Amino acid sequence: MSAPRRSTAQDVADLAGVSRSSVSLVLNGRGDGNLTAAKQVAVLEAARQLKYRPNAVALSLRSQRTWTLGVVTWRGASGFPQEMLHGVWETASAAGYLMIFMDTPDGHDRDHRAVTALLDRRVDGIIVVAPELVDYPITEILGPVPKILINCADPQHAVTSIVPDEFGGAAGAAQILIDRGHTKIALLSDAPSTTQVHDRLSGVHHALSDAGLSAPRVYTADVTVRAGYDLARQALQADPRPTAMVCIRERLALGALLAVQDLGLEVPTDLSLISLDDGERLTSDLVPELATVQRPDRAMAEHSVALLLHEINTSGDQDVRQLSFACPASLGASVAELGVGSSNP
Amino acid sequence: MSAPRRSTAQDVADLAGVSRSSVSLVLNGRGDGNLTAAKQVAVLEAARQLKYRPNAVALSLRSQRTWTLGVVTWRGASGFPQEMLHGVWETASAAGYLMIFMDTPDGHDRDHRAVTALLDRRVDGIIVVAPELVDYPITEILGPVPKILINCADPQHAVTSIVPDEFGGAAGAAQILIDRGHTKIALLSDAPSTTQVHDRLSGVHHALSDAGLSAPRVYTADVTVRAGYDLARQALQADPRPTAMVCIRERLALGALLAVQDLGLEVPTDLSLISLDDGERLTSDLVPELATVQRPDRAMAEHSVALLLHEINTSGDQDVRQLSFACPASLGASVAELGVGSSNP
DNA sequence: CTGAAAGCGCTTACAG
DNA sequence: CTGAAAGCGCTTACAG
Repeated sequence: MSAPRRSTAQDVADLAGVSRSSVSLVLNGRGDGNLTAAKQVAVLEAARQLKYRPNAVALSLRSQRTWTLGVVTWRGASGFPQEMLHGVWETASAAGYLMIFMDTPDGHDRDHRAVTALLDRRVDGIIVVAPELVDYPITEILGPVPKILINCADPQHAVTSIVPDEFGGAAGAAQILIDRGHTKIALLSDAPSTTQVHDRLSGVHHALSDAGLSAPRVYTADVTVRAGYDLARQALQADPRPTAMVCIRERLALGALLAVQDLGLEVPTDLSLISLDDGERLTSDLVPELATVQRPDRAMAEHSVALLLHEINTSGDQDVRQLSFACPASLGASVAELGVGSSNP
Repeated sequence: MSAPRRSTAQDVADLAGVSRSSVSLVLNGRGDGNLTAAKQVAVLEAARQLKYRPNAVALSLRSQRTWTLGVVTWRGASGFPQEMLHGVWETASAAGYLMIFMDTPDGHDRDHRAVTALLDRRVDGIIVVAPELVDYPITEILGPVPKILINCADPQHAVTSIVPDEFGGAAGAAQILIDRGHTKIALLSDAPSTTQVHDRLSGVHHALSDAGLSAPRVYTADVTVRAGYDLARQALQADPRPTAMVCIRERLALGALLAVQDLGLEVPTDLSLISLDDGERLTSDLVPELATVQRPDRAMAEHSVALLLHEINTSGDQDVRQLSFACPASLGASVAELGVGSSNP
């Protein structure tokens, strides 16, 4: 079981009766013009026979390139940013890059050590993938290597970042309800300790205020289904009862749905419900399917990797910029025109 | 922005006025007895000043050890196996290992290429982390390197694997219902195309049969909340109506809960509901909190890494074995004694 | 106590 | 057309 020594270029050379350099030449497609056809065949055959594969570690040392990207991420209230990670992996992988994955629970020291380890390995680039939109103010520790931030932003604008337009998305969610005549709109949220929650709340407030409506009643708790359930019950027993609700988080929306049903009410007849997206693929899977403003995780991931690889390959100074991606709404069956089809006509 | 050349041991040596070897000695704690105190201080100071960090690529080439583990995983119906990946990362990281992450959507070719890439990088070990229990019959491609499988098993028993006792867990779930007097038990499942589903179904069947009960009615569809909803409605309209239900998947359980409420019924009064665990942290978060048989993801992850590291460090022949971890039940509020507290007394 | 050499596994100029 | 040498950045025997 202990690894038998893997064969090296020298082994291939010995078997083929040529020098190490010739092996390298042939295997890298530079045989023609340098070696006779017969020797080329011999090298190929020897390599095949020995199952020779170049040692990527040695290659990296020589080429000063590891073809490896460091991915710094962590679990938020909704777990890992799965769709982004998947998108990053697919895009980078298609370009021939491997990924070293650093799971860094919050804490600057932890981050710092993670990045140091990545730099020690001489990764070609670093990509920070945040599960929820936050400030990432420690970019100075990211070191002298191409880098990009997904779903987080450097307040000092020292590094390029790709972020979702949480504000616009949330405003869009509210607008959908406003357009359907709703004026009594409740808002379920978790504590506004992140940029994500802050922007989402602001977006809703802004849309309502723009429409001349008064500020919504905001209910706040943890990001759990239980919390959503409790908050929604509370909201639905307020006077006047809201006719619509924006949930800042998927799990809160699920809790709200359960609460509505528990109270003998129905979505959307008695309450229009729209949720923002945390990447859990949850709300769009419910019954009824909930209207959701989606975070474009996949698109952000692909674009980020493309930018990062470009920076790596040009190794020129890069313009630092912040790209904001729109969050489109998908309507589902959970919003209704106010008064239309109401159970109490 | 383009990386300024990172300083090397030679730079430190030059600055400190010693040789490269001395730098290595001092920085690796072998200064005493080899260098004068003054020179040692000079080396340390020079290293600090140049922010010197040894190049891990060069280190790997020399030591024939990369301190890197390859993690092969993919997304199942419930996404990535988040808890297992987190556990693997924490355990390996604490031991000083980095992780190269390979996201391999099904397909042997894809797997094969992923493993080849890992082997080219000379990872010290490979760990396969499956999102749902499956056979992993392609261990021959795993190559001559220490390896271990989590949540999947090699039918040829050529490699050690850590698996949850899905059969026992499912039987336990059924037993909880049986113990409470239930005899009309419905079973919601997805298609038994994986070992996971197969074992879970068998476990339930076995427990019922052991208790002298007839086989449960099995309802099958995709792993979506919608499917769970539809199946549960169907099940609840059967005659005789089941008094209890085992859901093979978390999302099916959520769908079932929504269906129960939609029909104006209640859990657990009208239906006792228990779910098996997919690692989504979903069912335990619902209202009411669903009884769940939990998969010990964290424990499996920690144990696997410990075994793998041991194999790496001893590099001796390892006994191939299959370790099965029990799946404990957490009761929640969704199961009730039959007839007790029934809404139709 | 200290420095020069060898070698990990490659590739790329460079002599012959 | 072919092989020997240099060098990527380290560490560890080995001479002095």
